[in-house]
This record gives sequence, C-alpha cells and structure tokens, in this order.
Amino acid sequence: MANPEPSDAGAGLSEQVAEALRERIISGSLPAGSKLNERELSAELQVSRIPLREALPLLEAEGFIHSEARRGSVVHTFTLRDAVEVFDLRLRLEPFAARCAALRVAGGASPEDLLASLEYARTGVPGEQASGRNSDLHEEIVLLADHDLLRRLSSLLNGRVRWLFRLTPERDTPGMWEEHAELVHAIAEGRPALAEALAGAHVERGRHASLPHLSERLPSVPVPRRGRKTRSPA
Amino acid sequence: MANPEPSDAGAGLSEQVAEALRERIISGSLPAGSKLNERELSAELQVSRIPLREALPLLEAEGFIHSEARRGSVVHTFTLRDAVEVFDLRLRLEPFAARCAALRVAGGASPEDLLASLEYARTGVPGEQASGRNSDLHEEIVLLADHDLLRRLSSLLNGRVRWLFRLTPERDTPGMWEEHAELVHAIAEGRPALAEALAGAHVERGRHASLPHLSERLPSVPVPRRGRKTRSPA
DNA sequence: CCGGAAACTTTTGAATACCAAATAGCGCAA
DNA sequence: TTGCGCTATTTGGTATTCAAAAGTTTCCGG
Repeated sequence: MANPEPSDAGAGLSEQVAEALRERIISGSLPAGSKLNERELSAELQVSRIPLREALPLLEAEGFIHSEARRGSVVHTFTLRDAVEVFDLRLRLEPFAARCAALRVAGGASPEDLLASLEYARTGVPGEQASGRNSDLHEEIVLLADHDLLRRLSSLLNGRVRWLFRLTPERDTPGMWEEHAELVHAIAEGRPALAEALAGAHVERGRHASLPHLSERLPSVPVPRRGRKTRSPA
Repeated sequence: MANPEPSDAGAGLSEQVAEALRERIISGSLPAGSKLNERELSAELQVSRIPLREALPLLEAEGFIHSEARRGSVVHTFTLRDAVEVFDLRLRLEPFAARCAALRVAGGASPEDLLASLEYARTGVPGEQASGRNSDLHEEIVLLADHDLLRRLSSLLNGRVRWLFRLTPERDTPGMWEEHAELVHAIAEGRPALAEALAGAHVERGRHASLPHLSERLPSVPVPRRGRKTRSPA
C-alpha cells in the first residue's frame, strides 16, 4: 500500500529520469559540483534529451541542481545550512499535517494506512532503507491530512528530507520508533492538538540529535563547478 | 527594484510560456475545465511544443492544471477549498518568513528594499494591479528572510496567492496598507516575535475578510472536462 | 614571459519532422 | 437505444538539425 511500485514504472518518463538523478545525487554517485551534460546523461539513462530536459526543472525546483541559462546545470552542494533549512520547514509543515490528519480521523477518516505504515517502519527488514521507511511514514501523514497544497509543498520538501535522513542513519533507533508511535496514535485517536505538539517536538528532537553529526559530515563551503568524472587529487 | 522586467524577458522560453498560461488561467481567459491542446497552444503562443511541454509540469506542480498520462491537461477548477488551503499554508509560512526577515535585520541586513516595496504598495498607480503590489510585498519579505527552502516553497504558493488576491480586490483598502506597514516596521526594527505574530494576524484577518466573498464567487463542485472554446449555454 | 584579442569548439535552447501507442469519438449493427 | 469495433486525433517520445552563447585555445604583441 505504501509502496505500490518498487520503481515508479507507471509515471511519465521524465519523472523516472528525475527520480534516477535524485537518487544518484542523494547517494553521492553524482558528486556535488558535477556538471550535468545533457547529451552525456541522456545517453547514460537511455532516453532522449526531451524527458531529461523535463526532469531538470523538477530537480531545480527541489534544489538538487542549479541551472543557469546557456550554462547548463550543476549538482547542488549541500551544506549544514541546507540541513537547518529542512528542519525549519518541517517544523512548520509537519505539525500542521499531523493536526489535519488527526482532524480528519476525528471526522471519520480511517487511519489504517497510517497504522500499517507505522507497523512497516517497525517490522521492515532491518538494514534495508530504514531511512526510506521513516520518510514514508511522514508522507503517509500528509496523505491522511488530505490537503492538496500541503501535499504539493511536502513533495517539494520530500527529496531533501530523504537526503537528510540518509545522512543520519544512527537516528534510526527504537527511541525513534517510539516517537513515531506516539505521534501516530495521537493522530489515530483523532487528537489534533496533541498530534500537532508531538510532531513539533519530534522535529525539534531530530534537529538537536542530528546537528552534531551533520556539522562534521557536510562541507561548509560550496564545491566549485567541476566536470562529470570524479577527479581525485594527484 | 521589485520589478526589474515587466514581462519576464530574461528567463527561458518555457518559463515565459508558463507565466503566460498562468496569467490566462488566473484571469479566466482559460476557463476552468478547459482542455489544453498542445499543438493548438503552441501555435497560439508562437512556440514549438518543446517549451510548452516544459511549462506544463511547472503549472502542474503549482496545481494550475491537472495532467493525466496520455490524456492531456485540463485547467484546474478552483474551489473554496483551494482558497482555504492557501490561507492554511500562508498561516504557516508567512509568520516564519516575517520572523526570519526580522532576525536578519537584527543581524545587520538592510530592510531598504522592503521599505521601498511598502512605499510602492502605497503610492503605486491606484487602479493598476493593486493585488500584484500586495503579493510583491510578501515576496519581498521572503527575499529578505534569505531562506532558500522557504523561497522555493513560497514560489510554489505564489501563483495561488496571486489568484486569491485578484479574486478579492475589495481587500485592497487603506486598512490593508496599515496592516502591511505595521508588519514591515516590525521587521525593519528587527523584532522577530512581533513580526511573526503580526504576520499570523494578518493572514487570519485576511481569511476572515475574504471567505464571505469567496464562497459566493467560487464553484463548490469541479467543472467537468470540456473543450477549448467557452461554450455559453443556449 | 605574460597578457589580451581573435578564432574555434562545445553545449545549450529551440524548432522540425516523425513514429508508436493509447485514448476518444464515431458510426454501425443488433 | 445500446453495445461493439473502427478510425482518427493526441499525447509521449526519438532523432536530427540549427543558431547563439559560453568556454577554450591559439596566436600575436608588448
């Protein structure tokens, strides 16, 4: 339910391309500062330039790449500031999402998908993509909130959240699951005020726990523009 | 300063196309439910299908159109719910933007662009696009906040805000300017808590003042899919 | 030897032409 | 009238081509 298609086969080709690039950027296989050559990439991904050029603006909107007219696109250099900004906005959006979701449940909506997602986050194969299961849970809350604009803004944020979660795998602990469980139950019981407060606390705890790790893992200054191949020094 | 190019001439062709369509949708010249025929539109806008096909995903992300695979795109039917959702998210984002902006000023940033924008909102040509000047002011606050992710989310919201403002021109009163002035001054004086609270109050006052007008101006049920030409009844 | 201008090359932005697949509309028959 | 199948339009995608701008190299002069 939470994951109908393993790789998004149904969507348009441009979105598949976007997702492929997103994945490469998050995983570091496309390093920060890399120049994205359209012809090279379209050859590599086995598509023409059209779907590629439809994908680039999407990635640009999410801030994964920077495009300047007639100069091409470069992979964004994520810094500590980017991480802080993600927490800043999660702090504004997730409590609202939790609140809406709880209100919806109070109004009769079924929280079963959300509960299933929580269970999945707990029982899923341990090593495999725990960070992904966590962001799935957050997305499930947004879905339950049934708020179109919120969903749009959240999906813009989603890629960055995935990036952030994958950068701090040590946060995937039983304690994290407890936090999620508390939040999900507040929603499932239809208690908007509690859900909103818990979501806020959840984000702020995450920020506090992550920042020390992040500040030693992220560059503090943008990587200068460089070519496709990772050129190691000397 | 606030408006370097009257029509966005510098940007890529796709963004010009997107803006043109956005404008037509907001103004009603492309009515809700209209089917967007790629060939027809590209002929009308004097561009090939390429920039058009790059523009459509942007409008889709902003929720101005709905695209289904192999079925084309239809103009979104704005309802009261859409308006409520805009207020919901402005309530979450604008106080944060105001807060950041005030913090930046307290940290030494210059609020002169913002003050200029306020002055422009007051003195600008009366009839001409007052709603546009108002949303410019909000954008200026976001710019001053100097928060990359916030800027991205806000620009996704921006089109809808413009739509909403143009739908309720009666809100463009001296009282509105007073509210803006109070907010801008709190920011310019570097008072984050006050600025945040004022921004929230501003949004909620707007919601309360607008909803009565909106509920009589917006359809409550989506317009069914229909062809390009506006077919008046009988 | 270094600096700057000119020529060359690469790459993007955009247009045109084309094809396959799928939808949708239409007509026809029961 | 209703259901079925055919045609025709339209989208999604590819390949090719062109112009213009950016970047790079070369070459000449100080």
